[in-house]
Amino acid sequence: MNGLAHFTAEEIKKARRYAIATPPPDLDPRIGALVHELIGRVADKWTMLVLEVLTEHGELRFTRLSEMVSGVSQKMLTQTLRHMERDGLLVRTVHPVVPPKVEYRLTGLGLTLGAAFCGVWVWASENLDEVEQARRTFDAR
Amino acid sequence: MNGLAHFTAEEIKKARRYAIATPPPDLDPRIGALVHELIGRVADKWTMLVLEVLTEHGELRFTRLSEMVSGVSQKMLTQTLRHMERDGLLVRTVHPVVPPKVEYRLTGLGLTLGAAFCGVWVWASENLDEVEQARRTFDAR
DNA sequence: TTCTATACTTACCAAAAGGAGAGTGTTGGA
DNA sequence: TCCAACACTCTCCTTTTGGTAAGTATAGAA
Repeated sequence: MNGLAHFTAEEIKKARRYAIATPPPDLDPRIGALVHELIGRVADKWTMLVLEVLTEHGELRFTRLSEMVSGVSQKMLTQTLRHMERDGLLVRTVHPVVPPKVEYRLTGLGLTLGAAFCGVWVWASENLDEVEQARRTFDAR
Repeated sequence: MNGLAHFTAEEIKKARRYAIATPPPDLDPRIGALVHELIGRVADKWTMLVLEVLTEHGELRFTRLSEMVSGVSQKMLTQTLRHMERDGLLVRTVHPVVPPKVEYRLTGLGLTLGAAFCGVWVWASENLDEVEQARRTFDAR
């Protein structure tokens, strides 16, 4: 009745260390599509990095953020922050002073998303060697 | 000493429901870079969908996969499968018959990655409404 | 002999992503 | 008077992404 029947108990046990819940049954395919769109929007490179530094440092200004998110261009940082604000992941506070001062901090929603990505981050750091080994094997034909 | 000091206990408690571990301290920045590259490689649209259908259905042939991963082109499916094979996420079995028969199934590594993405999937399905509400509010200026 | 099934591969092309660098507005300080 | 500071915004351009459609190989069926 469950889709995991073709895996060994050992494999499933190991997988459970990463799982925080069983996959939702996802009755309505439209929900699936929306969820998938949302994941695509939210799972991109810069969003993940911004999530990470804001979780670590709380509230940051634009220039400070651009220093901490290594390699990001002004254009991409602005774009990413606007999307995240629109999705309710962070709040943008403008202080009407000269020179301008704008602060960004995560909302509760942003914080929980960061936590959800944590599992993927942990997986990646734990399995880095295994992936690299697989690549070497593959590349050697 | 921990970066979560600027959030309320309530927010952190909610976040913990998604977290399966605290973020790794990530001493070496090179590790961080590698992990990030790996996440970027692995977190893309088609990889996530292939992971999902293979977790659900076990072993599948190319044509069957292309039917189940809705919207994927032959080109992208081939490309995604090759990358996943190279990274050790799945095994590709070629049966030397005519017409050709090729089967794909996840490795243990692939299964654990699917589990790790589970948290993000759950977050997305649980918070879909809240994100859509935030967007409406934002778009209304 | 021609058709079908399967799993691709290749060529071509349009669209989207994303980087570099210059420009903007405001005010207090040298 | 001119410059610095900050948070962008805009334009131009290159790179990447991804879709469509056609081609390939092979053996058995019609």
